[in-house]
Amino acid sequence: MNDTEIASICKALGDENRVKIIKMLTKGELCACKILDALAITQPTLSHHMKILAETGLVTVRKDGKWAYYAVNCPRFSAFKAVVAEICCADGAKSVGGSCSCDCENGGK
Amino acid sequence: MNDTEIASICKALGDENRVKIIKMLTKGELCACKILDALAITQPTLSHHMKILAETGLVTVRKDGKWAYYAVNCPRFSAFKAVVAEICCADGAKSVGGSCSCDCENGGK
DNA sequence: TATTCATATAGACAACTATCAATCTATAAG
DNA sequence: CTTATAGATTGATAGTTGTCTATATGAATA
Repeated sequence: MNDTEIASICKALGDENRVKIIKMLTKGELCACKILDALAITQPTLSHHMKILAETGLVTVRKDGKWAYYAVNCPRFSAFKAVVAEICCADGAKSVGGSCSCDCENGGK
Repeated sequence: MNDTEIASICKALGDENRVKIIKMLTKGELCACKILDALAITQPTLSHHMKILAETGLVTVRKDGKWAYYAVNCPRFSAFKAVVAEICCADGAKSVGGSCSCDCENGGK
């Protein structure tokens, strides 16, 4: 995954409503109407957000008659998680107050 | 970490140059001038990006004379990594083609 | 076929963002 | 004290984004 792709995914997650949506989908596939019920936005705005999430590959869409079911696209999201997991301070001692208790220097990367 | 905070962090990472910066810092603390050398942007633009990264708490600044040294703020970033790690498809079978091999349903969360 | 319902698209608008040139601040060097 | 250097701030601008209302599409139903 290149830097442009990483930035695109982060940008897609850089909106509070989209964060809420992804979190909801973590509990399982959901119909667009259910997502809409949980957010204080209009239907077209939700459609806009789902399009962004789908275009970046973070969610999948399954159409069933009139309904659209969305789910987290696990392979894609896992790849993103792997990238994020590699980011590290490289040296805990250099962080604020030297109080970092991470294990970055011990294989965190 | 609430949804607004998560979105802010993602937004901060939602720019290709800032992704590059964070990746560079993963190798260790760096002087602003070194970061500037590695990117095709002007000094004021870098300053702008570093401010965003610092304000969201993703990086720390250490001033030494004329120089400013930046580093990944590990505690903060670790908290973000933990949030991202919790996001999951909840059911691999429902993902595209049912070919998801994640272990979300087995404690991924 | 006509109607209803779920979702998508189009268009508009205000707010925000990445970028740059110009300038300021503060530290170091002469 | 003067000059040079690293970085921050200011102000401007073009492009992007989140949101809405209005409308279109497409599937189920009467």
